[in-house]
Amino acid sequence: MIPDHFEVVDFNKKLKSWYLRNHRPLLWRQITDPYKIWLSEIILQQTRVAQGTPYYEKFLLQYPTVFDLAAADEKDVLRLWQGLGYYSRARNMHFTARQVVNDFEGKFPSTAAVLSKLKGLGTYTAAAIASFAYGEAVPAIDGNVYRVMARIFGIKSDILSNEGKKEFLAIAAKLISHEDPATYNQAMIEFGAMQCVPANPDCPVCPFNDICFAFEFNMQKELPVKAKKLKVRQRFLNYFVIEQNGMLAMKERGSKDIWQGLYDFYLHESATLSDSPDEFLNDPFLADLLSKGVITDVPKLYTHILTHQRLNVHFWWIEISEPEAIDLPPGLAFYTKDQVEELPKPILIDMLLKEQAYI
DNA sequence: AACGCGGGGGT
DNA sequence: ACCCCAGCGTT
Repeated sequence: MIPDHFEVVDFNKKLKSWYLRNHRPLLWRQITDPYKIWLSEIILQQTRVAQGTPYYEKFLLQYPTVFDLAAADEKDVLRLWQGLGYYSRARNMHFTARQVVNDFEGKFPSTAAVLSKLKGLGTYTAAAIASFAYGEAVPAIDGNVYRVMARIFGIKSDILSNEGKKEFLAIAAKLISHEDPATYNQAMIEFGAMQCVPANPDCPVCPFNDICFAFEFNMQKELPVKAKKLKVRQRFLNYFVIEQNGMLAMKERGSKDIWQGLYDFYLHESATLSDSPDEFLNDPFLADLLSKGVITDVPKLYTHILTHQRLNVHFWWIEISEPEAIDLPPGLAFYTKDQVEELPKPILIDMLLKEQAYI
């Protein structure tokens, strides 16, 4: 809990003063348009400012209003999102744009309670939009804020557990400025991002080092407390890039796996590393394919690291001469070079195509 | 409550 | 090579 001697008013004064002197001039900061705030918040979920900023600008240029985004094809939204990861964010964002247009006449709801019912908007993002765009006094607690609070107040609850979240929320509710909740939230987030950083924070210059629990007991490294991460799954992907008449055979990835809605090639996943396509001759389509085509690329092993999976990937590029007829399995279809360029693809696939000088 | 979901930067 | 970041939806 908040210590007896803690002065909320004084804390807010210092925090705001720090913010006004130190905050970065981010593009979406001086803005109150809920559409732009929503866009920036969805992009910045699990994403660093440097990585997200170009995407924010691209999206605003392509879709200046929620009506433009709602009218777009999902494929085009995913393509613009390409490289940003966690693609369900893009799909949910597109879904929500349509809902805002259809159910709310294009105006975002003005309270966190209603906002949090929209797809892709959880507790944090709903609070962020409600306070930044409408001035609602709800604490927006992201990872930065958890870190700041855990250290200053010495909160040792797991920030990822429901119990821990409740404890942080209760304290944050007492901390938030009711005069200027938007600046309070912005300042807490920015303070965590710039001053109370995860590794090696510069505590001697911190305006709160006189009241900070972690500084007093040298526990910056131990706080915040979070649950252990899951272990990484090894996967072995064997991709067959089928080229005929300059076109490539691609398919849309389905649900319940990575990269949903993005496009890749014919995939044969194996339990162990394979270095020859001959190992897959029990796959009828591949047996037929390999008998008809010429492998034009020397396989090289790619390692693509996701948070939760380690992908060991082989590509085999197979060129099928024009008169040869190929019966593609369901879902797979040939796309021209221009179409391939326009399809949303995982960054690994995009990189492979660029390396092979195809696009 | 537990798990799945990308990609990039720092050391 | 291995460390870190971490909000939301689904089950």
